[in-house]
Amino acid sequence: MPNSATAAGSIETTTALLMEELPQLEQHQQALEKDLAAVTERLESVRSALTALQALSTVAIPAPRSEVRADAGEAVQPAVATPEAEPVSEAVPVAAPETETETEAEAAPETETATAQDAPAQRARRATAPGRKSTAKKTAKPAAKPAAKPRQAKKAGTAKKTTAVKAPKARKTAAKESSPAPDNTGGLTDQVAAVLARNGDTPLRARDVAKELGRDDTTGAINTVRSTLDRLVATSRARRAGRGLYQAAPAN
DNA sequence: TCTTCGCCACGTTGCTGTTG
DNA sequence: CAACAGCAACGTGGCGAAGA
Repeated sequence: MPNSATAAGSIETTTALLMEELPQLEQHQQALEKDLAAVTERLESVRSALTALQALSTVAIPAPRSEVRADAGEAVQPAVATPEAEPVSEAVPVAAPETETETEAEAAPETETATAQDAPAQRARRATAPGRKSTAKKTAKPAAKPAAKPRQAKKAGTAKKTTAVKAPKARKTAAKESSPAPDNTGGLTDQVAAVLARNGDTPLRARDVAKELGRDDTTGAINTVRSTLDRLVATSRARRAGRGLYQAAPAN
């Protein structure tokens, strides 16, 4: 059949073209994501600098003249220096894996430093977590619990649990094994993978990934990201760097 | 019809603060 | 100082929806 031969040829050509285009697209995507991250960080630092400046100006007013000069001069400097330290033009260089890590690390020295420290001290972080204990102790607790009931009804569906317990599992494993290099759906999975890739060797928690994706800080959203991370791990697109820590899979 | 994805809920674990 | 209680985060299992 000449037709099938022609078809096979065109498929090959198209495949080659697409494969050629793929890395470029991936690079472009990463570049855009880096841009977004850089702009976001920049925005944050500008905001905080503005806040600091505004606070300073309010404080400086009642102060005596001679002191005002000294205070303003000294105090303003660091605040102004913050935005200057990371000019946009530098923060936005496209597709520079090394620069990118540095940029991120510098751009968020106060807020997200914990992310970088997560790997060695994931627990210390919890301890550092803002308003975790004494403040929000007995305040916020309920909310998610009540919704558990309808779920229980489902689970209480008895036979389902016992019988279906193994079926889905087997199905999942089979699926994973049968399709070693699956999904290129530009959905959450890819976004999560991109976040991991952006952070290179820095292990991230599901919460951090969710944050980077601009998702809600809710348990549900985080669990979703976690599930996605688990899938990435299962498909070798990511790896665990510890309990609750995920890292981009080493390029093999 | 099957596979994948996203989401939800439950149980477990680890840490911190409080009390005896 | 040790035990207890509370809270947040993590891990896992399961379900429904959507796409191939």
